[in-house]
Amino acid sequence: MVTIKDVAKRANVSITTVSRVINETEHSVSPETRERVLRAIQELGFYPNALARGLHRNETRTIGLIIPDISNPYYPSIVRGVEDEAQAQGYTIILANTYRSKEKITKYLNVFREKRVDGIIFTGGGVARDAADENFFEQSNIAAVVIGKSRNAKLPSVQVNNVQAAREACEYLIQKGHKKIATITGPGNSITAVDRLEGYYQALKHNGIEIREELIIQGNFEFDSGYQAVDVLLEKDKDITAIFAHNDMMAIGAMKALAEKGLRVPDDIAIIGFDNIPLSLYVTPGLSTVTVPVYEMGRTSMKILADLLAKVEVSRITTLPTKLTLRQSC
Amino acid sequence: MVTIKDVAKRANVSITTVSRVINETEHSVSPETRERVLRAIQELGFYPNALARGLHRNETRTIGLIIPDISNPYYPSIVRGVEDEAQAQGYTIILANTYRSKEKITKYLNVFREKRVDGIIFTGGGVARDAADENFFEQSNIAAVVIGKSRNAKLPSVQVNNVQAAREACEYLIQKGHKKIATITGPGNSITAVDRLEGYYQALKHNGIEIREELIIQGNFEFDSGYQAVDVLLEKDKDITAIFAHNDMMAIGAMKALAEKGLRVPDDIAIIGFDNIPLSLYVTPGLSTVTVPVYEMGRTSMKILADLLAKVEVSRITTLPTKLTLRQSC
DNA sequence: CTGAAAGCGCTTACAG
DNA sequence: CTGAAAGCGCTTACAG
Repeated sequence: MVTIKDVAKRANVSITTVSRVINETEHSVSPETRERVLRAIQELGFYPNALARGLHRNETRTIGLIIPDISNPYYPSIVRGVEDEAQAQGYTIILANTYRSKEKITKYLNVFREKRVDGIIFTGGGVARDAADENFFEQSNIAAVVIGKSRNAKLPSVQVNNVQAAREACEYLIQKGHKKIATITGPGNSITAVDRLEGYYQALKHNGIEIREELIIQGNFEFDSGYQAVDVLLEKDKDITAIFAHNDMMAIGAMKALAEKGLRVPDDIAIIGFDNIPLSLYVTPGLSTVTVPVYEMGRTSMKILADLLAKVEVSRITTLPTKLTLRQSC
Repeated sequence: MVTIKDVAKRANVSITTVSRVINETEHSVSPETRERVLRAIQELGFYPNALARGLHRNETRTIGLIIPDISNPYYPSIVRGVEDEAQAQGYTIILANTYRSKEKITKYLNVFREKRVDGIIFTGGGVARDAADENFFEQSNIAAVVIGKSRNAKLPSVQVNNVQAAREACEYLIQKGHKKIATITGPGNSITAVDRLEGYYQALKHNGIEIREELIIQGNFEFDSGYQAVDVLLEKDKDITAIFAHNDMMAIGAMKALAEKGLRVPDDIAIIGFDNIPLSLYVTPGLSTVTVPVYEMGRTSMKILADLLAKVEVSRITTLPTKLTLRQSC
């Protein structure tokens, strides 16, 4: 590996001078000297050692990104958003899949400390809470932002209004004439699911539709739970005409179950999902859904983190708009 | 940030001794001393600075992972495989999305050099070639492995036998009685697509079926190209009974087009895809396809990279088995 | 405009 | 078993 010393020797200057030209400091360097140094760098193929630099500057220009599972279709776009913005701002990201395991989270958090990442972006409010339990942030002096609702009031977060968006989705169904609307929820411990259910409640109440608990089926955000929910629902009431699923995966699971039973979407039963994962576009019929701007959420969270690191003031909560995306399923 | 000095002071030993206990070197340290040091570490919340360590050891335990686009459903599982194995071996991964842009690739490669990653894993043979053009690997002394066919003969690669797998897929179709089999290919400059087409040729030839060029439609691995290919195909020959798509995305695009035309899969036209992306399971009817063990490819590539770094001998080419996964589309 | 020297936080021969 | 010291490759006051 060629070092700053090699460059200095070749250009016949001190390493101080070389450092000045590679860092483009305001400290002036004569044009000829700069030229010589630049040439030496070129000829030797010198790439400054970021470890040495980081050690001194006390920054690594690296951020840690914690997600539950990259193979869940909700996350790739977030990662892409974070990474695009990171690259634009000269940061690099370390990816951590935690599978929601507390043990893995702790392990990664420690690695992040040792590698001295400048900041961390979390997806999944629960994760941030776990970390905060140990006073991780105060102690480590690492900046952080959360994507989604945060249970740690101190961390800035980027989120979406799930209550309102769910309400709009259900009101769309109502407006189309549906009265018997079932819903397939997320797991009970998910803040997101709780909010989406609240939106469902509000829409029905506001439109004078009685809420029937038996039409609320608990799912877990996975395909299978949507698939299975259909059986349960049809047993309870053969006449439901619409389903609001708390995410697209379950909506698509439900669609598959309906197709297998010979029921047509949307003619027999209309369906609306939530998230707008890529999948929802490819399925037949195309799934109507609530678009969550995941890419922008990723991008924005990185922007906020960069601001935080640059000591720019940031807002505690950033709410991004959702949008109803209508396709053929309702 | 607490440093090794703070720990040494608190435990009343030299930093040399602290270093010895955190590194668990064979150099012996008395039990009492070790105990004292460990306690000091605990109490102070000391996390050794990986930058300082890396600077000295000349290794970062970090590897760079270059992929075209994490939002392409083919890649998340690869990333997951790489990351799982990396974590198991104490490595951390920096993720780089290149969107196949030569400029971005170069930029990232330079960042990787500055950050002194120990190794790089590439997906996309073309990428590795570009990098190799500049003698990147010799010059930088960074180890690398390629997922997929590599055009750089020096780099170890993890791949799959696309010719044989495509042939098996087509032979399955033939065995089911199909004679008029169309194929939707990948882009002409993709080695993968060329191989899969070769498999198609071999299957037909070997079974005495005439190859009709008009039944070979060029796609680009994207959903839309599969969707559009159906129009073209039906115009050329209304009587085709099966389609072999070079990847699942195009197969699913074709399925959507067929559904919209009122043609039933598999009764009117059977379809088989390639890759077995998660999507293929969720679509109705379920897509029959060739399973490419992407997770294992990711995992294996990381394993090989770790071996390379540990100076263990590795094989130049590792071929992982594919498998026909039959669902309802054929 | 240029450079010598201290220091960032570690590891590792070397000495005892 | 323990420690003083050199060194990894940079940056940054400080001096001239």
